[in-house]
Amino acid sequence: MARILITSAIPYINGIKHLGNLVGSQLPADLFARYMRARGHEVMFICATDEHGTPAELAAAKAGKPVDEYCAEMHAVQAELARGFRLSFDHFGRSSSPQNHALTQHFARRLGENGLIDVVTEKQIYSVADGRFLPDRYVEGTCPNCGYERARGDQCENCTKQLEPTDLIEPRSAISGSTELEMRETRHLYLRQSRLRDRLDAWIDSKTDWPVLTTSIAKKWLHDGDGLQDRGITRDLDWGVPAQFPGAPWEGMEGKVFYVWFDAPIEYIAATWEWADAHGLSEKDWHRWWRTDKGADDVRYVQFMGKDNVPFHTLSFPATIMGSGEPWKLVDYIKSFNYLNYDGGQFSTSQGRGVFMDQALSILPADYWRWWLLSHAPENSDSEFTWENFQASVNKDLADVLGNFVSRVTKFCRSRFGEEVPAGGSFGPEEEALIERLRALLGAYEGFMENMEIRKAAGELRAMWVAGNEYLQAAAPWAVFKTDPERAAAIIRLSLNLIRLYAVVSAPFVPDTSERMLAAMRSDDDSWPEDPARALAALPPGHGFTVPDMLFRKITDEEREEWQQRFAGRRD
RNA sequence: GGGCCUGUAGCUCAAUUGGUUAGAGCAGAGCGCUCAUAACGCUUUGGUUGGGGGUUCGAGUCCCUCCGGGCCUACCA
Repeated sequence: MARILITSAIPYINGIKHLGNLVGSQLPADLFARYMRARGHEVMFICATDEHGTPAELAAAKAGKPVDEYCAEMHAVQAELARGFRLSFDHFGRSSSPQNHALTQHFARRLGENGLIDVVTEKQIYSVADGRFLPDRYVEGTCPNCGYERARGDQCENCTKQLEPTDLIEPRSAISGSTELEMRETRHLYLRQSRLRDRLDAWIDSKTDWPVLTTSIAKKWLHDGDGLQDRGITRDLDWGVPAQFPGAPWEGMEGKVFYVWFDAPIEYIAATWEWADAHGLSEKDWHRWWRTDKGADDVRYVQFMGKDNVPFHTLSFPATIMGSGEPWKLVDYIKSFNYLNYDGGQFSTSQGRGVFMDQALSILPADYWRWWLLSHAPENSDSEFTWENFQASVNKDLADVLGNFVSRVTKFCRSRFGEEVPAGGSFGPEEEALIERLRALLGAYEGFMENMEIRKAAGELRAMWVAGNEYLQAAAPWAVFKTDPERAAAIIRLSLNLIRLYAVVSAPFVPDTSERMLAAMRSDDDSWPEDPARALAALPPGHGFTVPDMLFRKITDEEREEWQQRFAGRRD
């Protein structure tokens, strides 16, 4: 039994996430976690909300609430949606937790003591009306290059020219519109990650099995221009982990907090600590996942994230860990995803474009979304959600191939033999062929799941469902029954067992349906079918079952059109 | 501007890393079955692999170039 630590990129707090966010980290991480648990491994699956930063403060202000209250509410909302999608986190933490405050300050102190933190004095734009320093992109003005009036301080969206906020003509605050801006001096902590460049470079080089998407981004940052740049890890904000604290090896950081990208990855560790606290466990219980000197040396650590998160997970966070000089667990494998687009454009939180997690669940059960999203995960390139494709895939794969198989087998049995596994008859070459086919498909499925090749895994799973229909068609128990009921009994006995096997192997993709299938078979045996032949004998003759309600209803053309309309515009 | 990814059947994607005749699913067509959610099974149409050039005995795969799509470019997270 292996021990596997799984983290999903932590979703930002300022609103409900869309399906693109979901499929880019949390959902595939859940698939992997569920599969590894099903195979008997010890899994720690961690996620959290990322609660600090300017956007959180602004979102709270817009909602007219104190930021801590706002974050607590939004955390509860996101946690509820995570439950709705059956994301099986062992803990869903908060980056604002006391544990993360403590760990973030701990890492910062260690880095400071190891000479990896500089205090840098710099000038930044301060908005008097807003009472805060403005990140570059929160300064708007007219682009000096093309004259676009809503250019941002980091880049003009119109002509794509990169800008400094001071380049803008008639700059104003993007928050209030105030033009009362001034340059003020401020001091910040910088992580001297450039000093760790060679170590990071060698470490990345050693990760030959990582996706190109992951390593190429890391390499770019390591070698582009002057190489890896030092990075400011504090901000002039109120909401966050205070950068000045007792024992800090620097002074003068009062009123400043750590940059979210410094504290967010540390929350992976802190959330595991939160998990231990929540379960009345001790330090050693979470250290054994994270400290290689305290039991984590045999842990396999896998991270899931969208491609936009890659630099922070390949460079900044490892730099934090390496620079601490302490034996914290580094990531072993990073599974990164491209983006899911929505009907010809991008999903957009800020523009409210696409389908959001709460809306999705209000339309259809989680399994519909899980199946489509996972079987179309944007692994190799950006992929696209269209309602036509969603309708077609879900109806065909779930309703016709899987759902209908369960229906035809259980109903046939009920009408001919009653609601119990029929006895009699024996297996022949057709059964042998089916078992061999399943053995091959299952092996391929396991290989793809192990390697996190999600689409391919979905394809193999679907092929297992198809194999059942093929078998049934060839064996034709409805015809055989007329002349040889015993033989028909054997066919149906195998088919009923097939339903239980499907429930087990399909559980990582469609957990709710899997439960319903097991319940219908009145079985609590969800052990993995290491040997298909034996697994298909789990339900003995005479074992009672229930004909389940329709597992998946079909999406009608009318519904599809209505949803297409409803989600065409902006949210709210 | 620079870097990276990408373009394969109407749609969504494969192709063991340069090796026979480019494969699946869906959609379309035909046939079969009647247990089942008009579901299932079998057969089948469909491709100058974005265009052009090159290397090679051999190119979807490598090189050059052009065209299209996307991401990143370090103060959104």
